[in-house]
Amino acid sequence: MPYDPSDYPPFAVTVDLVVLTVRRHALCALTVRRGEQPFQGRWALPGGFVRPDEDLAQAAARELSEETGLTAHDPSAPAQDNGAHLEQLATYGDPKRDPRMRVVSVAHLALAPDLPAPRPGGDANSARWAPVEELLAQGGYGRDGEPVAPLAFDHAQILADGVERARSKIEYSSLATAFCPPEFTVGELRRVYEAVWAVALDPRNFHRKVTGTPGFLVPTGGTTTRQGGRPAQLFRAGGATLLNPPMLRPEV
Amino acid sequence: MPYDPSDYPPFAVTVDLVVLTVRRHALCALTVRRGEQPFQGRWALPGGFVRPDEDLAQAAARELSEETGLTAHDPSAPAQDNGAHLEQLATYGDPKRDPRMRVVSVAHLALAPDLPAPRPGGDANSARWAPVEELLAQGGYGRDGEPVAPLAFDHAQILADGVERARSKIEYSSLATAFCPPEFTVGELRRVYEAVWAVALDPRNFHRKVTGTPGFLVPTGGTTTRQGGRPAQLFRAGGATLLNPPMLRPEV
DNA sequence: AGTGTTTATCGTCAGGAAGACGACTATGAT
DNA sequence: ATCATAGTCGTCTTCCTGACGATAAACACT
Repeated sequence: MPYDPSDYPPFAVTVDLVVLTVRRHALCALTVRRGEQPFQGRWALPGGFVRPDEDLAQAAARELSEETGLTAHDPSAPAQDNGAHLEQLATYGDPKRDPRMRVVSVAHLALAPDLPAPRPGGDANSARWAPVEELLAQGGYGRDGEPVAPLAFDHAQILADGVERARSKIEYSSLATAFCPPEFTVGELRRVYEAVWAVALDPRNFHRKVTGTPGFLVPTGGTTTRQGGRPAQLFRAGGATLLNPPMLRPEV
Repeated sequence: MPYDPSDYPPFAVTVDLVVLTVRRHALCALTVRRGEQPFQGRWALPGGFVRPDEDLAQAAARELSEETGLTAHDPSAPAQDNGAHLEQLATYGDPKRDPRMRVVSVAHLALAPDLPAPRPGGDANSARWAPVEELLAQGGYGRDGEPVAPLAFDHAQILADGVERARSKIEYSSLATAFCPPEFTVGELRRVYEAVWAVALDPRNFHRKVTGTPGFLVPTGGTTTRQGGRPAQLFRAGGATLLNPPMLRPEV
């Protein structure tokens, strides 16, 4: 079993991030504009090299912080800081995915509450939140009718995988709360589900489901009218991470 | 954004395999004995380096074939050859997981029907199927009372993740049929679920569930008495890959 | 003040699925 | 013939969901 590094060509290992949030009733992903070849000028997922002494999760957390200022919410962390949820998604290693050299990318998925504005940091020219619907419209047209260039590299595939992971995971976990501020109402949580799944949910049945699942929501005692209408109770995410029975995604 | 390979230390990229099967009512994993340092003489998961021109899935399929003779059942393949199910599991990249150099391992999960006997191939001294219960008993004792040495590297963690993936995935997919021969009975399929979950299921409710889910099972017309008792209908796996509603794992 | 609009929350009802379990059937073993 | 073993069909109760009526509490008008 040969282990001499010189026997094998060097692989570069990177992390790429699928950072999702809900903005204006739509599921959006963070994209950065590429400043150099290849795919210069095209939008791509944020990412970068894994450093020699870094774990993969550390590298992803560092990139997330550099791009958004968010702190990664380590699953082993105790309470709800204002950190985002971060988990490994999948690894992409097609020999031709980067024309320059052999790059294996460990993609990570981050879920964040709505942020003020993307802060262009590091080496990226600019960054923006884009609706995933537009980013994944293959060779299609955006909301304003302009043609949309596909994402660089295999990032469209990575994004699609990340979106699918998020869509399925909020079914059976309490992860949808990661898209919400620390305190939120049942209606706000419902709008998260509606945006991520792109469906309409019955407010009454949704309310019954989430308030009836023990450990999912903890009332804080406060109320708010920030959505208009009758004041709504405020909740925090409860300790339960698994929803059983799950929240059912309506049939298409 | 630096891309000069010399800027970054070389990473070695490997694939490790969690190959699961059901033998004698127990979920078993394929392990190979290490012939060299580190962890010489200890059991480990099969695996090896990704070659320069290979995709990750190809590398995993090649390793699987070398170790077991199984053909990987590509999800895009049409019908049920005698191949095993193979999917990417997760990637492990702790800087210290291999004391010799920086190795990033892309673990894959394979599910196979019961095989005659492990065929020691390639560079492994020997191979065997071991019940996952024993392999994961941390510093515990095997069925025969002998102390069990933990798996090499972080392979216990990888195995645990693979087992958990298999356990949860047979809930909502038809993947349990990957543990069965091409034709099987309802009872044999039930014993797969019972072995993977380590629970007892009601034969009548199980029968109602699997035969009542459209597209899950296709009767072949034949019957068998290989399990004793009344002859049972033989089925093939149907086209349905997603079970909705899922098969429910009993509460603990 | 009154009316309409919006959002939140509680209740009711029918249908479907699952767990518990009784009953019957078709083999081989003794 | 009897028994043990497995498979298959039903029944009953309970829980969950989807559909939807009704009420409550805020705000924006007039």
